[in-house]
Amino acid sequence: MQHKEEIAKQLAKPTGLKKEEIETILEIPKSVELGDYAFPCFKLAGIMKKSPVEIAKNLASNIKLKSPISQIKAQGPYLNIFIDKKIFVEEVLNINKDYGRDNFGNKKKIVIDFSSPNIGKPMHIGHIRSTIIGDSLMRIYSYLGYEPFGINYMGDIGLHIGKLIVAWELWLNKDELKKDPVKELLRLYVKFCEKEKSQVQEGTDEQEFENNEWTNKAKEKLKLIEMGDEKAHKIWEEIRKASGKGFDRVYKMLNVEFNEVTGQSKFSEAGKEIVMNAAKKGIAKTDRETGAIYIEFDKLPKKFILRSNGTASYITQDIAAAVERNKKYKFEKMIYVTDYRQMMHFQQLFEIIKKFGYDFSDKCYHVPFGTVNFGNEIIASRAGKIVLLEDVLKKTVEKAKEEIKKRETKGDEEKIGVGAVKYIIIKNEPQKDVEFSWDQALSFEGNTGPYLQYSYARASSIINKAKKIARKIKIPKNLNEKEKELIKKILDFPKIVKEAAEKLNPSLIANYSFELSQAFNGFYTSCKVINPEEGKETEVFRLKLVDAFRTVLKNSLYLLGIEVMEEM
RNA sequence: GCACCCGUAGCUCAGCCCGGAUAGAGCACCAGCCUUCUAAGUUGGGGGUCCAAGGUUCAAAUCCUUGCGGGUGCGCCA
Repeated sequence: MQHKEEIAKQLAKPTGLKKEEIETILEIPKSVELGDYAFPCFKLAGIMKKSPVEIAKNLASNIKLKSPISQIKAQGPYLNIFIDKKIFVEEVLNINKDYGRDNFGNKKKIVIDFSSPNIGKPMHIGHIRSTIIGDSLMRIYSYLGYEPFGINYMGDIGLHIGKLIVAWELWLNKDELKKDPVKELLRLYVKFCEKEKSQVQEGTDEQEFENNEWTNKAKEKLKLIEMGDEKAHKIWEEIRKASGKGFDRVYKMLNVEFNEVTGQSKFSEAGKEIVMNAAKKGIAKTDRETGAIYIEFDKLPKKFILRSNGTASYITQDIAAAVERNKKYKFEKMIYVTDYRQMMHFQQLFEIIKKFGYDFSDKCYHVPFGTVNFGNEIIASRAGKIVLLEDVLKKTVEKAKEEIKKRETKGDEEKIGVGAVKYIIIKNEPQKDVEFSWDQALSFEGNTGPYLQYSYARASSIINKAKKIARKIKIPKNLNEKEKELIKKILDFPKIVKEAAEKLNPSLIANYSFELSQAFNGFYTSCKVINPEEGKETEVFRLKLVDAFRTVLKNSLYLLGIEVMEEM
């Protein structure tokens, strides 16, 4: 806000401090009654050798009021400053549907790698965080004038594929596959893991899967794929298709889209080439005994980047994928949204890119997020102990349907149910673990998605009743506390969006949305909008205020991927 | 062992980056508010050694150090 600078300028003389210094000292009081800005006088107390209370008093009586300042009050050691309400009100009156949008991104490209599930396995509740956070970042960057590219980089190769091929050949039920490909694939995977586990000898903890008949079978299949075996490739393709169907259903429900859907396997060859080149140049080292290629770092543990049998591993592919994206998109930033267990992997990846002589490594970011815990249930796809994301969504949608019926209201059960799940996930600070439970998911009261949507619907209901909003609106003589609080919250929006982008943290927008809705509901209960006692002019103004609120809440929820409705 | 993250009300979380006014919400609990724009709402109440101990400061949940508790990583897995 420019007000801050202006206030600092005006305070410079009477306080004898520099403008810049005052700007850092100025703070925003906890409640609107205390003013719009506050200047704590402790620092001056040290300099002037007087009590801060006294200094505040003196300053309050000595400073001449000049726009934008309309009032100055001393309160204890604080100098509380009030800004001419006209300035706030005018800003609110000017709010239109693009409020908060900006084009300072200047169409610069941002690559966001998110969701990225493993094919063959179903998406469980743990996968949702990458998907939701990534999707929100896409929206935020686009809103600020960047050009984001969302990439779904699927785990389409690895030992789990080998396992599935073995299981597919032995136990596939084609009818079940048609009916529900996700469940059938899960059944196959679980059955394989049971067989595998039955071979494990007790007490051989670390090597439990070495020389395991079943694990070896899976490894063989994996090798067949690498060698281009036709039959293995055909099954691989089938698995890809079947699990793709399941993913598509989930993405459709979540209303998440990507610019590019690709897989790790596509980057194996290019990755090997890059690594071999680096080895030739001596940047990467070769293990003399085995022939495996690795990289050493100053502060990180060494990393193998090519197996001794010459096959690519995860990081081999990641290197090639990063290089290709840089070439293709010339990005300003590339963001990986994965859980924090991969933190070191990405540190190593970025270092390797730098060591290999590419100049984009400092444009790479990793957004690490914590795990999603589901009550006491342990999520392990091996054992089939899994809470399917699709089931969670279906269940919340079902609950929404019941609620609508119970209340005899309208509303879109899909938007409510899906919004509820998204909100639980995104309202948390990414790096913290999320506690997810049925109780929480199915609760639609308090700090929840439906509460936000409900606030929007209430506001919409007023607007729809009023039919039209006047163009010319007089600035009211007085504002009550609830109106002021709502106005100030509304005006915070652009700042919050930018902060969320800067910190790669959509939860800031989620928390803001909640506070904004609280401010509205407080206003709603104490201020009548249509036919208020205060008269027609108040009605006209409040209608516009309500309209501004719903515009901003809609935009704010849009950035989280949560949809609103006019009635619920 | 080394590294990273977390620790705030019974539970789930904001606040910490950038130190300031009585530490805030939601859930749960108790007591109110629907003949007035949607009660998925709202008003009030109880409930806190901000993990602990030191340090810096006029001022610490916030910054620094150490310790404790919990999670995670340190594979030729992905």
